[in-house]
Amino acid sequence: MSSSSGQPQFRYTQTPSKVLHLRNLPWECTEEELIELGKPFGKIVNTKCNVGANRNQAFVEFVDLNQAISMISYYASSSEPAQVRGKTVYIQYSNRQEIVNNKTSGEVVGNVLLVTIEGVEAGDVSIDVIHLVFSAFGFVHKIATFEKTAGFQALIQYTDVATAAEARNALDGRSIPRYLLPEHVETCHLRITFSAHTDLNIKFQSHRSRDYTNPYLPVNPSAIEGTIQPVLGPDGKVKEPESNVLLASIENMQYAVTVDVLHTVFAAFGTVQKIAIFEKNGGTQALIQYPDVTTATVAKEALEGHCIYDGGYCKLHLSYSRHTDLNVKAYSDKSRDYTIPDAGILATSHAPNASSSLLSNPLAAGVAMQQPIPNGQMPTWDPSKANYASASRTFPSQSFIPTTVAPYQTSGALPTSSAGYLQAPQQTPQYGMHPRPSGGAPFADQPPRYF
DNA sequence: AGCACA
Repeated sequence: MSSSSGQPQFRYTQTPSKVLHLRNLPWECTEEELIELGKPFGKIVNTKCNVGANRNQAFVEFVDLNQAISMISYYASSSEPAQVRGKTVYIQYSNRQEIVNNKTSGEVVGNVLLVTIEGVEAGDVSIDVIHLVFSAFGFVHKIATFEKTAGFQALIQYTDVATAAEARNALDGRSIPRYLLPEHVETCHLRITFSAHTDLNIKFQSHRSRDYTNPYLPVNPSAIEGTIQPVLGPDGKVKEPESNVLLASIENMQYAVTVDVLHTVFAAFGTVQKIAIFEKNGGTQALIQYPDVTTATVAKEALEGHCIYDGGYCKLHLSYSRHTDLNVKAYSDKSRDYTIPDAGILATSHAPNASSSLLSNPLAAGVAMQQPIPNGQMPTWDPSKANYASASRTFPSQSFIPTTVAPYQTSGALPTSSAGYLQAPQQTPQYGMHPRPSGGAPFADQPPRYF
């Protein structure tokens, strides 16, 4: 900002600087190692490690320009190159005059650490392992984990900055011990920065978040399994815990699969609360949130491997998501939050003709439409009265054969016949009024809609 | 192996 010579400096015309730019460092190079390297030439007042795409560059700043010059000139004429742990380090003047945005000059330190766990899936590192590792430095108040584009991340809250800083210094760039990780994880480096948070707001004890200061905090019912160690299957692999949120991968997507289409498909098994569609390594995936695990399980069992459209198009592969509550835009082309009334109104307003759309066309909507309920409420679906024969007619060939539904019908676990697992308790009218599916796609084999 | 996410 203050450098008035704004032009980029070229290789051999660099002006000396107190700041030196180091390249080709070992990946885990620490500040201590940089200080060690520069100490013979003067006093290092600031460093910045793990810079660059490969995180193998760094900057060191001397108190005095002459010290930087002496280091550069020493290695310019030395037969031994500068080394860190046996790796040759290339040193030159930085094109900046001071290191900015590091701890001694303005890095925001805090009692909460942001930890990125590289090279792992969220399920590979349990919150208990994280807790174990970070407890070595002091009492861990709270942990929240989440998945962002950066990868699997955790926020770790300590009592104070000092403890957090100690943990960061000790663990940044290090790995979680192998024996704490599943077999298939090869490496798992921790990247640690200070978070801007000072006090995390943990709503539930779950496999994603913990508040160790409040043992009375409710346990998220949909995450009880995850609060213990990860469940290991017979093959020793981490078994995915059940969830009220399904992850759908859509294979052979010849037709556009919109939020509305997904809603149509998944609402057949219960209230869909939220939907999010996104791209992941070339394919399309979606998250579908139900109010409870049971509904999700029923939908998963019923829909797994089936196609949204006849002819093998848009084949669904379902698994349980690690999410329990999606944070989605209430109304966008890639997401919908049906729990927000405004969004529902919005949605319907986008389809003013919903009542005359494909969905209310008996042919398209299937024969599973029920009689209107006098009080105008959305009827619930009574599995014992459901007409499977007609339902299956709406599922030609391999699409949504509801055979897997039958066991639930007779299951003794059903609380009452009228409040069965498969009811669609869509109490609020606008949620039941779904915009028509996007045109163009064949919708003759649309799943049944029980309202 | 070539300059920092503000």
